[in-house]
Parts: sequence; C-alpha cells; structure tokens
Amino acid sequence: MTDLMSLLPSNHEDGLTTERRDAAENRERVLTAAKSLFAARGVAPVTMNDIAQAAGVGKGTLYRRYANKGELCLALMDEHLQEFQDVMLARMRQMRSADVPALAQLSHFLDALVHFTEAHTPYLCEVQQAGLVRTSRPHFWQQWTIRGLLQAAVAGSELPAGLDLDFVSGALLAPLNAHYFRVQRQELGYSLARISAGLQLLVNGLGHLRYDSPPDG
Amino acid sequence: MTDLMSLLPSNHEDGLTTERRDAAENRERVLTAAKSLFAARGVAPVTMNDIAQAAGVGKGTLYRRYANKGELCLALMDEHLQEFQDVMLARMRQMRSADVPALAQLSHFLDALVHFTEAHTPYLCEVQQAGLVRTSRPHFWQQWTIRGLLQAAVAGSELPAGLDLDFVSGALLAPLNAHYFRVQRQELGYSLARISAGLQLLVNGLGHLRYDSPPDG
DNA sequence: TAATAAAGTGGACTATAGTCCGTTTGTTTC
DNA sequence: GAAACAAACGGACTATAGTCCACTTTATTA
Repeated sequence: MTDLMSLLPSNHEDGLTTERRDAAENRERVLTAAKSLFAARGVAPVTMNDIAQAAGVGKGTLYRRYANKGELCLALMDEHLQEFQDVMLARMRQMRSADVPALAQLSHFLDALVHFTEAHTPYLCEVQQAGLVRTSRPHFWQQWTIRGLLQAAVAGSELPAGLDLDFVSGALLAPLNAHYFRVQRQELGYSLARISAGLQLLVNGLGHLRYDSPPDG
Repeated sequence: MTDLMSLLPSNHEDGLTTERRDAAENRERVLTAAKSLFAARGVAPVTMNDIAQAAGVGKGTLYRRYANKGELCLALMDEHLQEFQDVMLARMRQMRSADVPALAQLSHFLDALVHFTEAHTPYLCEVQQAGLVRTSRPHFWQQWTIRGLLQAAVAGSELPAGLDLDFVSGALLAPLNAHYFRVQRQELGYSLARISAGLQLLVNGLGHLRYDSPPDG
C-alpha cells in the first residue's frame, strides 16, 4: 500500500533530469512571490501577471513551468500534501496492526480528508477550475486510498462482495469537491463535523447491505 | 409537493413585466442563433461573440440578457427541463397512488436524472462553469425532490429518523455534477446503468441502517 | 402627434489568460 | 576557455470575457 505511490508523477522536479541554475532560481522566486501574494490578497484575485511581475520574471517564464494557477497551487500544496500522506499512512499502518476494522479506518480517513480540504479550499478550487483534479496527485491518492480501504472491508467481510468500489470511492469523494465543499461550508453553513458525519453515514449504510448488487461494465 | 415550484424564479420572462417588442425579437434571435451554433460546432468552442454576431446583435445586447454562456444554456434547456419536471411529477403521483415505497420512487427518480444529465451534459457543464448550479432551477428542483422522497421514506419507516437529509440529498447529487459525470462517462467509461446502479447502492445502504446517527448544526 | 421617460442597443474599451518566438544564459565538450 | 547546443527567458501578441456609455427605439401621456 505504500510503495505504489512512488510511481506517481510528483509535483516537484525529481532529481533525474537536473534543472538549470537560473531555472531553479526563478522557480523559487515564483513560488515565494505567489505564496506571499496569495497570503496578502487571497488566491482568486491574484492574476498570473501579478505573480510574474512580483517574481521579477516574464510571463513566458511563468507559464513555461506552470500552465495555469491550478498547477502553481498544486506545487505550493505539495509539501503539505506530502506531510498529510505521511501522517495518514503512519496512522493507518498503526490502526491496521491494532486490528482496527477497515471501515473504522475509512471513517478516520474521511474525517482527516474533510479537515485537509478545509485547510486548502482556495488552492483546491483553483486546481479544480483548471480541470486538474482527476490527474492531480492529491485526488488520485485520496481515491486510491478510499478504494483500498473499501477493498479491505470487503476482504474482512465488513462489506458484501460485488459492490462497485470504483464508483463508490468516487461518490464518497464527490461531496468533497472543492467548490461544493465551499458551498457547504459558507453558504449552507455546515460544520466540519456535520460533513464528516454525513460521509460516514453513507459508509455505514454500505456496511449494512446484506445482498449483492451486481455492477455492470 | 407540486405547488411550491411555481414560486421559484423561472428562466423565461414571466408575463408580469412586458418585454419591449425589439427586445423580444432580439431574444428570440439570440436563442435561435445560439441553438444552431451549438448544434453545428458544439457548445464549448462557441464564443459569446460568435453568438452575438450570428444573431446580428451587439455584445452589449447579448450580455444584457444573458450574463454568460451558462445563463444562455439554462434558457435553452428551459423547455426540456419543464417537460422533465412534468413527466416526473406525473410518474411520482402515479407511483404514490399505487403505494410504491418512497425509496423505490427515489431509485426511479435518480435513474431518470442520470438520463437527463446524459442528455444535457454540455449545457450543464456551461452552467456549472458559470457557477450557476446552486441557484439554477434544475439543480434546486432536483435536490428538493430527492430531499422530499427521503423525507417520505423516513415517514414511512423505510429510513431511520435522524438522518441528515440535507447533506445526504446533496451527496447523492454530487456524483451527477456535470463535469464529474462527463469524466465518468468518457474517461472512466461507466455506462448509464452503472452510474444509476451505483447511486442506488448508496440509497439502499441508507435503508439498511438500524440506528440513529445524530447530525449537528 | 409631439414630448418625455424608460428600456434597449451596439461596439469601443478594459482585463486577463495563454501563446509565440527572437534573444539570452547555462552546460557540455574538446 | 571557446564553440556549440539545448534550455530558459521575456515581453509583444492574440483571443475571449465582460463592462460601459452615448445613442436609438419604444411606449406612454397629454
């Protein structure tokens, strides 16, 4: 469960192809400038032009590395995401060795995910707007983890066999869609606990199914 | 269940404030032009400029009536939506008088919704991109209907009391988000039946819960 | 039917995203 | 350390969304 992730594309340059010195410098300047602009004015109102200018770099240079604000936000989130993944993997290893049932692990994971989404909503909104969600590391990893826990629950007879785990793992993640999450939080006024509890309701429901519903291809 | 809808804002002008003759003419020309452009080239690649030009109308005129492509698409969908609503209300009345359980009605409704979404995906994507989803008639009505059926299921003891129906009705709709729906259909290759079955899985799961999970505010 | 007010119109204008390509800089090789 | 090549750079340029406002048309009313 831990090794497969290293095969995924990473958001920061990997050491295989070395980056030219000026390029590395500029990347750093762009990230720093973006971070401080976002902190000062919020994410949405800052334009790519603003960022390029603040970084003392041409637009072409900026776009060469980050095709849009979404990619830039993904890069800025990278270390937080890495940490989140590490923490969650550690906790889940621990839970597994303490024989915590898979569905309980899933509940824990979903709750953590709600908090992660809360912490990064503006960035995630940009990622989504850019259409990068499905291909982004955060989302891929999240769905992959959920799917794995569901699978484990099936293996441990907590869930009936024959469930459409691909669909369900996507459906559990759908309400955490950044834009929708913001609506829930700000327009509908849902608390984090409420969202978390709602998701667990769906999971618990699945756990009480007692027959097989055949999926089709 | 039927009357409340008439209070909602409609997408076409209501007869209360009469529209000036030239304005009505231009509105018609815009809708016609847009429909044929969308049919010829698809929705996404057509620009507002294209539409204004094809309609023989200035940009200002176009934007006065439709603030963006999303609103325009909503207007173009209006009669289809109206028909869909009528059909569904009729069917549900019929089912109710035949004592079909609420959850079975919900299954039927979700299945119909999958087909409706399929039929209008490109339009719905524009609506979503414009950020109009939550305020649009289609979405409001859909969630309102689902929520009503869930409520009926609670009343008929098909569902335990205490469920967070607001959250759940939103969560059931989340995987039908136009962009995500397109991903499921085109990238993941899910069939309509599979999506429909997946949603019903979630509903059925709820139906087998046997304890109350308290929501919080 | 002329005067008037309100509603509607069109296209120039601004803002932003994103592309393109001639120029510059860094790295490698000899 | 000079030549040669690839990588990176920057800013002018294009495309599109959306705004603004001086002007025109319609409906009203006297």
